Amino acid sequence: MISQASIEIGLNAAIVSVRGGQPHILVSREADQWDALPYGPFTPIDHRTLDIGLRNWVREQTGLELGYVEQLYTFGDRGRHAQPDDTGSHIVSVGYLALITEDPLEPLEGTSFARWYGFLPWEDWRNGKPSILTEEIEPRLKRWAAQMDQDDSHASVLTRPERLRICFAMDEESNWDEEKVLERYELLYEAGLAAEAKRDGHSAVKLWDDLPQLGRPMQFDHRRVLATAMSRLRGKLKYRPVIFELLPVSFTLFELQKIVEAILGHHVHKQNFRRLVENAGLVEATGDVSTQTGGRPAKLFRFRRDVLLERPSIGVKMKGG
Amino acid sequence: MISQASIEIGLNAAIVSVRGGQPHILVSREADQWDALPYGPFTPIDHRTLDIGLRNWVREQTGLELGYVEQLYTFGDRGRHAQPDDTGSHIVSVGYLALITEDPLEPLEGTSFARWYGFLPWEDWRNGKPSILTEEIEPRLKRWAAQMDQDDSHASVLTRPERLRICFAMDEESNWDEEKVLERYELLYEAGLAAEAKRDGHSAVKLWDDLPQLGRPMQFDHRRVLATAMSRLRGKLKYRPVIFELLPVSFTLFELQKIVEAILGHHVHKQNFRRLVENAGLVEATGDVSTQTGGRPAKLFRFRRDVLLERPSIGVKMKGG
DNA sequence: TCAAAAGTGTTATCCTTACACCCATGT
DNA sequence: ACATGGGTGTAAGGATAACACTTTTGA
Repeated sequence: MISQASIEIGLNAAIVSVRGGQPHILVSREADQWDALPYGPFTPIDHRTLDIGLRNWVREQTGLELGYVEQLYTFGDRGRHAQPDDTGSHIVSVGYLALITEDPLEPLEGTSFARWYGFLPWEDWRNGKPSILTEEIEPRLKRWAAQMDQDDSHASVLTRPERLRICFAMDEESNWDEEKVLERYELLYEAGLAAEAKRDGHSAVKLWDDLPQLGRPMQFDHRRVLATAMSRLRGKLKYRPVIFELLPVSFTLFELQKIVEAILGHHVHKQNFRRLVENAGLVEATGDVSTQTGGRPAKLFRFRRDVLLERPSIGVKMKGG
Repeated sequence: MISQASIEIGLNAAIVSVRGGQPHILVSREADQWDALPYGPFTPIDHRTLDIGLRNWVREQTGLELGYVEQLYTFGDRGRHAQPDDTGSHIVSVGYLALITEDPLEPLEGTSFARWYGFLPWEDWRNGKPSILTEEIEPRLKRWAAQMDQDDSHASVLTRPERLRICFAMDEESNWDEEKVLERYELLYEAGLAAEAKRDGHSAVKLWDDLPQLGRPMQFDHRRVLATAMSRLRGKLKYRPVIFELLPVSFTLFELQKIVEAILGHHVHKQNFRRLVENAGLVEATGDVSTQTGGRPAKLFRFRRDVLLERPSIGVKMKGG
């Protein structure tokens, strides 16, 4: 009754850490190969749950002890591991997001931290609109949108220009939605603008002959997992106090703000940020001050664990500044 | 390198439909057996993606054509399919939420629609606080919380009384969080108050000898999948216009409100609800009126698909009424 | 002295919430 | 008449967003 091909369950983790003001993810990098997210098989014999399995092989492979872990999505696409010599074995991969603080320990050999905006450079608006958008991406997307939807007969609800407006805030300025990371990556893939689309033999790549590298590509669909992680983290920030998983136990409000900005990819309004964080009861002063700030010494704060008991939904909501 | 036990990927779907003011899910019911969610294996040979696989076997098994489909979570627990004669085969199951309108067609034999509050009766506050909470659940949870955390040495961040306060709004009245459906079910399971805990040989069941049935149990961990679906849907309502997937193309605002209340499990404030929905631009008048309302004829509305183009986040936010 | 960051105060605006109230239809 | 649901107006309160401004340190 059950036609059972050889199926393997893989666990992929986007392990995020902010170091030096830049968000990083842990990657395993082999010479001449695109980067890959840490990957481990799920062996039900050894591990009772997927989460436990993940923590275990991350510890073994990298020496890192994960704190916050959250399941993102399970991908089962045929062809996601398509190779020239695809033998018909299939991998269903479960993507995870994990957060760790800036750890002085370097991970084990074979793995390293890489800037996540290296993979998705159009997501970092902290220094204004990324030039890669205006110069490379938008002109090509416009060309792609002007094409008829010929071969994609799957009657999408939205037209291509509409999708551009929504995902990339074209036409209307300043309604860039920082949470649409995944939608943007998938649109770029569909338009043949991600190197992975070419690798996978996607038809849309025929449009482009002079294509520069738009963000560093990754193996398999790992860049999609990364985009999912970024979407989720940017969204979750606003209603759950997950940001503190990236911070040391004690920190200044400015440090907190910089971490939030690093994740969101844009600046926030300083004064309001501080007030909102304090009024929300998210933090409490430790009593100490830090003089290493380059200005007036700053009070040090710690995360108030009690907020977990108090408010059902809480986080750092904040528009640009 | 990869120790590969026999692994199978199963897809479970909570297929939700509101009929007669009550949310229902599709279940397959066998005599003398607990209900089960529709289940199908994932066969990568036949189906390119998990979503496609799901839609296909649902069509084959039930004759239903799914509209909105959303992946919920992937469960990999050993023992979730634990049987007396467990032979060591393992199933990783991917849970899905699907929404369909109230369809006059009955599903094929072997399956039927069952009220979802039959499985999780403490979640329906539309007629006030459910008596099962005050009479059965709360007293037992208090006993359970008074126990020392002996065997669960996994240093949970929160104590048992704290978890009760958060999940079941005990101590403080009226901060019942309708979205914590999953957390509540898992707490009940952990406390041995769900029939599934007894089936699985959970130790906490030793506390109870006179345990009535607290909600209709389901096979495997399907009640957990259902709880996940309920949590997700209640949350998503508020920032995405998913509710319209449950409605016919044209409807009155009162019908819309009743569907929202059915899902949320509590009443909302009529006047404000209507205004918020209209102001948000979620609906537009069709021009027709319905006289079947029992009162003054009501304008008929349809979902404004354009909202998808306009606002990044929109839904039916509303506190009680 | 200046730059940089720490902090405080105030106001306009929007959204939500909560009331009060009238309208149109069927029984 | 009255019950039921349809539909409008308005005002209080809270949260956010956008200002302007002072303070304290190190270079």
